[in-house]
Amino acid sequence: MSATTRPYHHGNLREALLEAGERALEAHGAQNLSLRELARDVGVSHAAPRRHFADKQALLDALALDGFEGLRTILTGAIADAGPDFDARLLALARAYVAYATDHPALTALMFASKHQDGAPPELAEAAERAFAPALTAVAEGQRTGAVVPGEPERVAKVAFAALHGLVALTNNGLLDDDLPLDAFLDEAVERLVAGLRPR
Amino acid sequence: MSATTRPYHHGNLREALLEAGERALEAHGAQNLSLRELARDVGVSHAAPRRHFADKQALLDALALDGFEGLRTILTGAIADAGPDFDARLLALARAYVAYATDHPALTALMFASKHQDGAPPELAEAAERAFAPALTAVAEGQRTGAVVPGEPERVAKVAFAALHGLVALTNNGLLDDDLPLDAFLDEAVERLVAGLRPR
DNA sequence: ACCTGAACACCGTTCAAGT
DNA sequence: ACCTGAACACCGTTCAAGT
Repeated sequence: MSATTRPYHHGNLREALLEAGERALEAHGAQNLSLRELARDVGVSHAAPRRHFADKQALLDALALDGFEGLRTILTGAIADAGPDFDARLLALARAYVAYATDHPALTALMFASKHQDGAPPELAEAAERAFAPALTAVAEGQRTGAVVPGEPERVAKVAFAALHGLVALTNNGLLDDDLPLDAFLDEAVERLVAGLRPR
Repeated sequence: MSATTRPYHHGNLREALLEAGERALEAHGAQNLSLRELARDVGVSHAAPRRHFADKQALLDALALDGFEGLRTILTGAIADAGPDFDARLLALARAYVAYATDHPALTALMFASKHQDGAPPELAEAAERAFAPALTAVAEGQRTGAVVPGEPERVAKVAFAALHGLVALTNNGLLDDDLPLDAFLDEAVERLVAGLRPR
């Protein structure tokens, strides 16, 4: 871009498209994301993306995959920073997930949307599983110390995650913040969640 | 279509479009719903829908509105048929919601997505509120009899609904049924939900 | 190997015009 | 009042061709 050369592209078109895609995703939603627009943003012809993404869905899949990897990093960090107390660890995970999901609402929706449909690449499901491994581990820990009801850890973790994800879904769609400050609400919800997981 | 008359349309184009829209929605998703396709299905020119729906979003909003009214009918019926026992009433509501949402996955996603967009008509939010009134009432009941933690009923109901909605969201996106039979899973989840709501 | 340019079939939306 | 037909600007996708 500096001197005279001006090659086909400034380096890695694939990465540039993904970056522009993430911006466009949060800006106008997955519905209105246009490959041609991304190509323009990045300065290539509208047919150039084809080299790197077979079609629009392939680009969306790649974005979702990156999303799961980002989430994994966040969750892993959160659990590492949390102390040994079980409730604190669970709260840290929950907070981290909510923070990630509310920071990237459109990406989160994409990650959990029809991506799972017909021809979704298996890497997506694998990345999702890796992302949630910390949560699974936490539940299993909790079960060993008796802080969590017994049962298949995967199942228990999924129930807990579903509750959290529902909160995030409603928040990101504007159904909660009318009358609720999210932070306080989250604390209450997670408290309730932990209460629901406790043996009785 | 029968004799010679062949008027502009067979009656109510608006209703016909909504019906075709609901089918198309569940068939190929809101993303790929095409106004022109609906017009073809119904047998009018591609510009005819404009009389009844200002644009595509207006049709989607109308579909979502119908969805909330359908949900309201279902929930009202479920609570009416349930006995006096609180847990049974809550379970009935939860079951009814899950049944509705898994029967109409794309419509459910639409109902909780486009809802809050910039120019969403206020009728949508009102219809949503009416739909969930039975749940709000049930929580308030539970609080009077001491079966549910105290606190603003709206807030408590929203936490509970969020949990359920998360379950539905994961189910409808194929993230649960790999390894879990939904019915048994739902029972466990609702049990946990009720446990979370109980004072301790 | 990577990108361009033209082309095709499809959209949503608009608007004059028909009945 | 309700619908048609042509038109416009935009897509996603394909493919020969350039470097």
